[in-house]
Amino acid sequence: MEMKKDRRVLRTKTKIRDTFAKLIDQKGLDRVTVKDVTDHADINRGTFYLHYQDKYDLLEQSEDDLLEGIKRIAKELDTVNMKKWDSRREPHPAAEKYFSYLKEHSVFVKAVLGPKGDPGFQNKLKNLIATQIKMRLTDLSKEKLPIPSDYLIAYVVSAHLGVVQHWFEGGLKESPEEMADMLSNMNFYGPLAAGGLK
Amino acid sequence: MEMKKDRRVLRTKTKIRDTFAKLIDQKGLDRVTVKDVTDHADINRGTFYLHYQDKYDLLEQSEDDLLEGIKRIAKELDTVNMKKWDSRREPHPAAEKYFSYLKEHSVFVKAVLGPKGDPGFQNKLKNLIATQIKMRLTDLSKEKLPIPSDYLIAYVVSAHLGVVQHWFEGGLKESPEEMADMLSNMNFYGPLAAGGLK
DNA sequence: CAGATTAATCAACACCCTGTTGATTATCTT
DNA sequence: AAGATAATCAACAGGGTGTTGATTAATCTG
Repeated sequence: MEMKKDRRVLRTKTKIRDTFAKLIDQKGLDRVTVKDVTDHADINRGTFYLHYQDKYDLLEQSEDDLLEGIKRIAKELDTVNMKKWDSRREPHPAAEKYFSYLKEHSVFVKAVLGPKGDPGFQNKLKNLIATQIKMRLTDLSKEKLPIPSDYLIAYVVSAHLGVVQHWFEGGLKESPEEMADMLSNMNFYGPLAAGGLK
Repeated sequence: MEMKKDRRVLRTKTKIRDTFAKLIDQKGLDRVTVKDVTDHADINRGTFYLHYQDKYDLLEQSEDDLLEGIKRIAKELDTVNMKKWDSRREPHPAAEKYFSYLKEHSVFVKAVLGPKGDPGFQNKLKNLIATQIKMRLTDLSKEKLPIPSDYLIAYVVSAHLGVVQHWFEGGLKESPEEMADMLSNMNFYGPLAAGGLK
């Protein structure tokens, strides 16, 4: 479908996006201007508008590309071994790939998930995670639960996001495997029990 | 110490802050300009600069005032009945007051914690919550834990924040008591067990 | 209440960033 | 090598910023 033949556009677009990510991390999203990006990327400002409408268009395209990558991982491993995996007790086999993927795109992810980033992206990511969780807990809405299911999901999903954010803040010291295990344990046994405090 | 005698400054400052909160909710923080605020608040733009340096100064002062209120509640009930309360098994007595306080300031809180708000405020609030939790789990750093304590805290604190955000997104349908119970249960028993899914 | 004080208004200023245009140059594709 | 297309450059009006000095209006104090 999409053929990005010309190497020139590819070069400038990646230069723009990389610079953008760095600047968000440095100055914070709202303080980054188009002029900033083009200056630091050593590109004419007019060229920017050949590819993006404005700063927010650039942000959205960057975010959506990243999310597409995550969805790809999710689908890839959803279809394969859903039957083998006994659900909930051990980390989902996709989890490690997921953390690895985030690490690959660490500059941008760190920037937008950080305190000077984009809260809208946090939301998009949470929605994606929520969708994945709901797929595994279909019985959830039918039973009478002591706690509303939407709050359960909000709890787990936000906790998940927080762990990811903490991972990035700390400089990605833990391996993707460790992260997947940690998260799975806290979700299943509860944070206090998993931490040995109960 | 601080005497805010003149009624004029009080009026304009509250007009500015109220308008600011509404505009953040409507347009998103980065799209709100000083001109926006003063226009909607029916105030001369020059007057704005008599009280705040710029948009970010206004944001910070608004946030810090709110956080001070939360700290006040925390301290108030920390000192009083720490000995009576058996810790961790039932909601902290301050929790309900805390949720009530957030509800009182719902316009601003909803705005800054929403997807078009300020991720920096999320951080500030998380740090405050983390401090409170650490006070109750002093033994935490000494033991050998199966999961690093900072990740435990990141998990619980982010889950907490997510529940609050979900409460606001849903229009504050649940009462502060319900919220306090819900949160306490999910933290202690783990989200899955508390939800009846284990 | 009257006078002094201080806040709010208003107009004007230079400055910076935006988004667009038309013409020119450089680069890539075939 | 020729044609196509991307990048550059200069210029533009428009809009927001932060500051200034002068004027008007509201509040506080005695």
